[in-house]
Parts: sequence; C-alpha cells; structure tokens
Amino acid sequence: MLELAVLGLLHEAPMHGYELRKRLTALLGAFRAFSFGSLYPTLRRLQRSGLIAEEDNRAEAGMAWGRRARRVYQLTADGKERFADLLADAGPQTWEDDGFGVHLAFFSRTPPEVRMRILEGRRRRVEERRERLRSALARAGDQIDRYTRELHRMGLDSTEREVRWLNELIAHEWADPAPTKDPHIADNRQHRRGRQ
Amino acid sequence: MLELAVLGLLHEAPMHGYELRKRLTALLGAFRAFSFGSLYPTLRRLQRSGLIAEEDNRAEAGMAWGRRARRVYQLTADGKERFADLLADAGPQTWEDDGFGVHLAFFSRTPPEVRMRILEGRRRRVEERRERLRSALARAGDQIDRYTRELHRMGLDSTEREVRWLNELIAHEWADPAPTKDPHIADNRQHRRGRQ
DNA sequence: CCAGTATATATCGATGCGATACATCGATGT
DNA sequence: ACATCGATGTATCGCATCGATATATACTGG
Repeated sequence: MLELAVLGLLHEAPMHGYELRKRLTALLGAFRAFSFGSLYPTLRRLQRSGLIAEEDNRAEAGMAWGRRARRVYQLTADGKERFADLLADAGPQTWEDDGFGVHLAFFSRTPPEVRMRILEGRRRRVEERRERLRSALARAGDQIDRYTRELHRMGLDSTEREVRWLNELIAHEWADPAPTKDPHIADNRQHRRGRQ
Repeated sequence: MLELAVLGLLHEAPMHGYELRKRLTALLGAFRAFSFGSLYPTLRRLQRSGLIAEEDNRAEAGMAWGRRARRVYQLTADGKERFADLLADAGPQTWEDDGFGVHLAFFSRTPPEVRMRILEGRRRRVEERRERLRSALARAGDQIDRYTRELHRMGLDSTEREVRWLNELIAHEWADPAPTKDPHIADNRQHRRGRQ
C-alpha cells in the first residue's frame, strides 16, 4: 500500500522523504499514517527496482537553504507503469481497510470500471462484517460482558454507516461517472485515454 | 496486543490454538482479527518465556476424538501476573485503535481507575484526530479531490461519533463504576480486591 | 546564548499478516 | 461404496509496517 501511495504522490511532483510523509498524512487523514520507519526503506526498495530515481540536485544546488542532504525522488517510466498497474489491480486486499483508503485517495486517477469494482468489493466486505456482528449480538444478546457488547454495538453502527456511505458513493458514481484524470497506461485491454 | 488477548482468554480456561482464534474473533468482533500466522508464533513465544504451559493431556487422553494433536495451553502463575501488568499498563499504545479494542474487551477485569485512564486517553487521541481532520477540511475546503474529501468527511464523522460514544462510556463509568471481576494482582499501589 | 521545535535521513527489533502446506474428520451427495 | 467438500487443527515463510532511537542542522523565542 505504501508503494502505491508513494508512486501516486510522486506522480504529481518530485519530492523528498520528509515531504512525502507530510503529504501522505494529509492525504490519508483518518485512515492511515505511515511512519518513517516504513517510508524510508520503501523508498530504497523502489529506487533499487528502478521505479523511482534520485534527482540529481547538484546541478541546481545552492538553493536558498543550507539544509540539504535531502534526497529528492522522481518517478521513472517504469514507475508510472507500475502505478497504473497497482491502481487497476482491484484485488482482495483492496477491500481491506488500509488498501481501500489508499485506493480511494487516488480514485481520480483510477478508471471508472475499476472504481466500481473497488467500491462494490468494499461494500461486500463491510456487509459481511456487519452480518457477523449482527448475529453475534443477537446470539450472545445479554449474557456477554457489558463492555464487549458496547464494542460490538459500536462496530455494528460503524459498519452500517459505512455501507450507507458506500451506497452513496456508488450511486453518485453511476449517476455522474467522473472522467479519469490522467492518461493512465491502461496496460493491455481497451486503452482509452480520458479526453478532457 | 495479541499477548494480552491470549493471556486474557486463557485466564478463563485452558484452550488450544484453534479455539483461541475462534474466541478471539468473536470477542473482538469488528475491531480486529488475529491470524494463525501471528497466533501460533505468539503461543510459542509465551510458552518459551514461561507465561503459558502446555497441558499434559496424555493423562486424560483417549477422549472421544481421534482428532488430537491439539496442544492445550494454560496460564502459569507468571502468566497471571503478566496479564495483570498488561491490563494495568495504560500506555500510549493503549490509545491506539488496536490496543484500545483489546483492552476494552477485558475491561471487566481491569481496575476502575485504569479503566478511566484508558477511556480518557483514548478520547484525547480521537479528539486530536478529529481536530486535524476538521482543520484539514476547512483549509483545503473545495480545492481538493472529491474522493479525498469524502474520505475525510467520513473520517471526521467517525471520530465525532466515537468521541460521543466514549463520553457515554465515561459518564456511565462515573455514575456506576462496575466492580472488577477478579482479584487482579494490583502490582504495587493501593490494592483493593473488588468484593462483589 | 540556550532550549525547544521543525527539518531531514536512517536503522533496528518486534509484531502481525497472507499464503501455503499438511493431515484428519464428518457430512453430503451420487 | 466412493468422492468431495468444509471444518478442525498445527505450522512456517517472507513481507510490510511500526515504534523507538540515533544523528545533525536550522530556525525561533525567551
């Protein structure tokens, strides 16, 4: 997930780690906040596999700050391709809490059909959990611990809300399918570039 | 967190891994679901450090099932002590999503003062997130991505709800402080055993 | 001048997950 | 009678991520 997020942010502009982390936190807001302890190793990994490259800032050095030693990264061609692949990959982990939040954050660059698959997959996932909680509450009813019951009630409430929210998103998506923001490299199949 | 949960469940009765995992899932419901991939290694670790012990079932073997090879664990004295320590340890990770859910699930065994500290710490944490989301939404207002805005709106809504929920729990706790279910080993300070 | 905060990168161990493997049992269908 | 499927049960591997920590410099307020 961090990989997707990093590539997505670098897709907008070259950036260094610290800046990435700030934007990441701002972007994902409530859902998630990656730490430096995962960010920096990830940057290394992406660089090693050629998806991002360190900008040669020695040329334009001498900028206003002495506080350099910053390592500015940018997306390579491979990186862009990888980003598009990851965006379109609506797999099981996409329905998970983490994955869903990150994917949603980059929805404007995601092709409409994929958006739908992700939203519906997520809805199914949340509905399953809702049902499990419902039956657990109905079964155990009043013999269970008060605090555990509160925990489950809260969980049930949240899932119900999220399902409603997802329904709104899906309805809106149906009614007004926003164009994809970028000519994402549509790997293989019908490759339409969103004009406008 | 898994450690706390495992010790807590074994506090009730000896159990084997598979059973533990089922109870764990039922207990934590929405908040969390530990996998076997973390459960079994944890059991090994706890056994190695002497907090749990494998029951010698050879004595009472020959039970109805052939389907043995089950490894039944029980809490040791050290394990009970450790459990009490973990329960009373209302540290930073206790305010985190994961930690809070697990702790709440064992609240009936947690001394009242600790309960309060945990609830209030959690509330503070969630309020902080709420404020961050509020200002982010206010600042970025309408120039940000529609989907990102939805993500943040949803997050803000959830945090507001959780704060309200926590307030109710705290109020109830004030009004009617439930007795602690067990003579938890109150490590050092005023050690009251909840009589009824 | 000094303390504290923000900027900036980096590494370490521990925790947990997902995939996978393996084996037995009971039920269900054919 | 046989096959197949799902539940029971334990286990391991590699990977992603976190939290703590280290290190340095720059800016800012008292």
